[in-house]
Amino acid sequence: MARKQGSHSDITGPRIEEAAAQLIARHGYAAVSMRQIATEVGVQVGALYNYTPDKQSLLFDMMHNHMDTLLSALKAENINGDALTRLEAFTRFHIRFHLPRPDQVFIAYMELRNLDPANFAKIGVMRRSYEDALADILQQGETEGAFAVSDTRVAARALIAMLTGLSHWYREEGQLEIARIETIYWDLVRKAVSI
Amino acid sequence: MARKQGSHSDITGPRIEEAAAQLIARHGYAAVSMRQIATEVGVQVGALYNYTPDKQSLLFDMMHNHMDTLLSALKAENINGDALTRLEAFTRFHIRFHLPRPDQVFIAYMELRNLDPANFAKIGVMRRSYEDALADILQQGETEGAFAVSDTRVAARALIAMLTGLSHWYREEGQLEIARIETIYWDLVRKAVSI
DNA sequence: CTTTGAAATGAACAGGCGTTCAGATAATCA
DNA sequence: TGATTATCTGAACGCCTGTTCATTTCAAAG
Repeated sequence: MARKQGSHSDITGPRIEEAAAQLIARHGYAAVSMRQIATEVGVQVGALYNYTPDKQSLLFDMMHNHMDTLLSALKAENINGDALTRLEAFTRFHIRFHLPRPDQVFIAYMELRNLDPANFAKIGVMRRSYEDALADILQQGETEGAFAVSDTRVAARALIAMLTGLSHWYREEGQLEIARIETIYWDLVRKAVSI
Repeated sequence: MARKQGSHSDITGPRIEEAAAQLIARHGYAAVSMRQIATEVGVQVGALYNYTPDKQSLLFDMMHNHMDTLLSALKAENINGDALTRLEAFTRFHIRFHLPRPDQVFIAYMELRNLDPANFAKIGVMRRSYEDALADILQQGETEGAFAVSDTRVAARALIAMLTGLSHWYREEGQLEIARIETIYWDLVRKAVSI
């Protein structure tokens, strides 16, 4: 009964990622079984192991992929100019990148503790790299005399927490348009670091 | 071999709560087994069921207890005065309440999805009640003309996310003193809502 | 000193877990 | 057309899961 029409690796692979992301975001890594993922995809559990060596890799690959895409997209934005301009660009980039990916964002923040120590370390480096990008902007603002934050590292963490928190309650169906959300959050960020 | 010296319910009960909180905060509700908790307490797994009807209640009771303590403590603070004064009191209260309870805070934010629908709803109400307390202060500030936030509900969520994010990275051993942390965060909050 | 009963044990229950693998299937290449 | 090969099935592996319960233990009450 194997190899039904349309069941090629080009199709099954992405479907596994999608199903895993949705299920794990909803119920958590530990609470989701390989069998549930397989059922969602419409395949027997053994077939999953043609695409991932084990469950842990499934999680790590998702998180690594997400962070990689995030860092690449940030780099591609090529944010420069004075500190205020860069901060606005960063803020709007963060919101626009995160809002359409609620599952990945949720997983990237909630499932850190389910990573092997080695995998945890790798993701940690990537997270810190993103944090540094914002801390750099804040430092530039200090130097320019445009911002006043007593600790750029702490402030960077605080602002990222604020911005990412948005992903935890925002739902597409809500009445608030993204443009309006962006403005509200940019107002808060801009004033928070102001002199 | 039962009933060794010192193994009364007054002692075992709190030890179960403590062990469960620590393990669940570290590894997640779904990843922690009743047997692990029992081992940590130094008791057989069956003994746990003298203290909780099931695993789900263990989680819910912890979260409900935490939220209850939070709301009671907030009420006891009796925060009043002008909006700026109240906002500072709320901010400092939030930090002082959350920092000494990293495990409970972690659980209260990470394990919502592992609650039964009925339990989820109950905790949701309590969370919203806390959110309302801050939103009220922001609204007062708007009325007084002391604050300028375009959406008090969104701003309240944003600020709480920022403040709670602190609990996710702050560790007692760190160099930063609580008083200093409080000041840094209060600066960010105060300016974020300023005119 | 005996009785009582809360508290803990230890074994069992049915079912789910991640992972492996021989064998079946069907699209593709020669 | 026949051989090859990627893909999937179906069954099995040993182990762990939450929960129950008859039995044992022993501090405290009478």
